[in-house]
Amino acid sequence: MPATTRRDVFHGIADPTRRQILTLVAKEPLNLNTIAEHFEISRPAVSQHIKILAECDLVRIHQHGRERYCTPNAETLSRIAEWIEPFRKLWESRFSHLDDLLNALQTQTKSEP
Amino acid sequence: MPATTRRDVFHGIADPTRRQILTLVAKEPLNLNTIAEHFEISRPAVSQHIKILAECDLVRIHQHGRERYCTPNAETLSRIAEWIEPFRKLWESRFSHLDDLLNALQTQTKSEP
DNA sequence: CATTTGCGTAAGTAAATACTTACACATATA
DNA sequence: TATATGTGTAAGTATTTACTTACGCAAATG
Repeated sequence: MPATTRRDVFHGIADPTRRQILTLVAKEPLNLNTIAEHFEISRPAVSQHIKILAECDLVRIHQHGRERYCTPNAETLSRIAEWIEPFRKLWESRFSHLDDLLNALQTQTKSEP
Repeated sequence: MPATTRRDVFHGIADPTRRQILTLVAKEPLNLNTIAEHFEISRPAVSQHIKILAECDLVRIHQHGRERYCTPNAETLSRIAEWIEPFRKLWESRFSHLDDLLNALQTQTKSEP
């Protein structure tokens, strides 16, 4: 799976199960089977979700013997926060600092995520 | 459109075209046909995207004669930012809590026969 | 009035998604 | 060594997605 197959982070967090996995491993890194125990769906299904999260670089996998521990990569989530930031400013200061907002959005358009 | 049909906001921003629509109308509210002119895809396709955005409450539609203007609802995007916030904090404190966990894990691996 | 404009919606489709079960395989453990 | 454990992956499937074209209708315009 080369870098060209890297998935969209927004797609990564689109699934509710994947978001639950992220919050789960944020509290404590867990191996894949332990993660799967938290869900109703099958173990391979969870494994496939984690694979997608890893391809988005939303989690990192650390091998430990035959176990593979999953930890969140909060840096990637921070990039999503950056995309949202101008909208948050739009909401916070709807009637002021309009120029700053427009500049931020202008930049965002050119480097479309 | 009753509350029962409300869609997941994370699904709303999962599509790149929908994200472009959001940044577009954030700069200036536009009617639907004008929005569609910014994209290669057909007018009904854009219309369907905007319908989804409206169902997520990511945009609001204001009727003005026969035209329908689309404006972003930044409040909903702020809620996404709130979900991300704990991860952002995790990223900020990566040199304390998380690294300790990973180091402990690494040491454990190497020290075991 | 007749025509244009702005938009919704239906029907069809190819591709993607999210699952499932079955199996393979390496690493631990008895 | 034999078995249990942790995990990847393949194959199959039902559902969802993101589009398309075609059509209809109400508001504006001539």
